[in-house]
Amino acid sequence: MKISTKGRYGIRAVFDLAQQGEGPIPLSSIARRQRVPEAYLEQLLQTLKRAGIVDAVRGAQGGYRLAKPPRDVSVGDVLHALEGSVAPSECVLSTDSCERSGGCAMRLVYRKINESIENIIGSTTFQDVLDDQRRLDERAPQEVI
Amino acid sequence: MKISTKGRYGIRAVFDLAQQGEGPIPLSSIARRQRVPEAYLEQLLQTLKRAGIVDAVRGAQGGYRLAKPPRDVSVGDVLHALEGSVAPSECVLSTDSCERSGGCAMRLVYRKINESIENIIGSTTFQDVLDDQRRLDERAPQEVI
DNA sequence: CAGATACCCAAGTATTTTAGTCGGAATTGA
DNA sequence: TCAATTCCGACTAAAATACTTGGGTATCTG
Repeated sequence: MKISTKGRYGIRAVFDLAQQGEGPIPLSSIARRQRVPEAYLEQLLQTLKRAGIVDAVRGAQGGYRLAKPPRDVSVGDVLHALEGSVAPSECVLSTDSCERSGGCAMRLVYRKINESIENIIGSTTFQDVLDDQRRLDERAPQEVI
Repeated sequence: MKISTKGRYGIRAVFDLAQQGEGPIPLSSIARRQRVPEAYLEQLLQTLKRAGIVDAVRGAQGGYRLAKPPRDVSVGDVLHALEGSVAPSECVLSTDSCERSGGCAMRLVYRKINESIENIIGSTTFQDVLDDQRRLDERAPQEVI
């Protein structure tokens, strides 16, 4: 039931962009700060770009930035772009993944799980995460690396 | 984010035992009804036995049965036994999986997800699933295979 | 315009996890 | 005794995950 590194790295990258603010941020610096393999992160940012979550600026002084304000990007947007569905079972999505999905009580359980996950990740924006982070940093300040 | 076949097969097996009721039910018949590879299911039932969810009766006319009434076995019990934790990220469990887990806002999100999943799977018992199944079967009766 | 800085992209590989198999031992009811 | 059945550990196959590589293309700066 884990979220794969794709999803988690992606969330960290978008969070990083939200935290850095404005100017295009080069991939290399995101990778360094978030401790994620650069070449791998590049793939993920491409995917996020195609999903309209980030914009890229090519050339010197280029980099990535959020395509929308943090308020308008949810954790779910990122997870959906990188992981596809977060449903706990195939049968939640397509009725034909299992012969009896139509009349299957287990499916109801899976649907409830899916619904509540979607609920949380859909309603948590990166502004929320940013705010939480600010509160955490106040309590126990982190040294900047 | 999928539940692996271990978890899903396990749920089906326990559901099957709940549905069949009483007598020890041989592995082979569970596997046949639930369309799960027999040798693989055997492993899972061993695990469920060690977790105190099912009892086994050896020898001829033997088989498996629930160790407790369906009301007292939750979907979460089975998932925990077979999959370990259902947490979306390692950091939800151990503080030392990530240097800054203590002051990480992402972790709060993962914890919320975990909590809501635990909430659902912990409160859904096999009696509930059985009841749901009965209701579904009334609406659209299934032929017995 | 040269050169450096970045993104772009597809294909390949390594690692890990999942899913399933096999063979034989031990137990028990008939 | 024998057939049915669980017990158990080790093995293998397949799939998914987590990267790496290598070359291309745009753009800024001097």
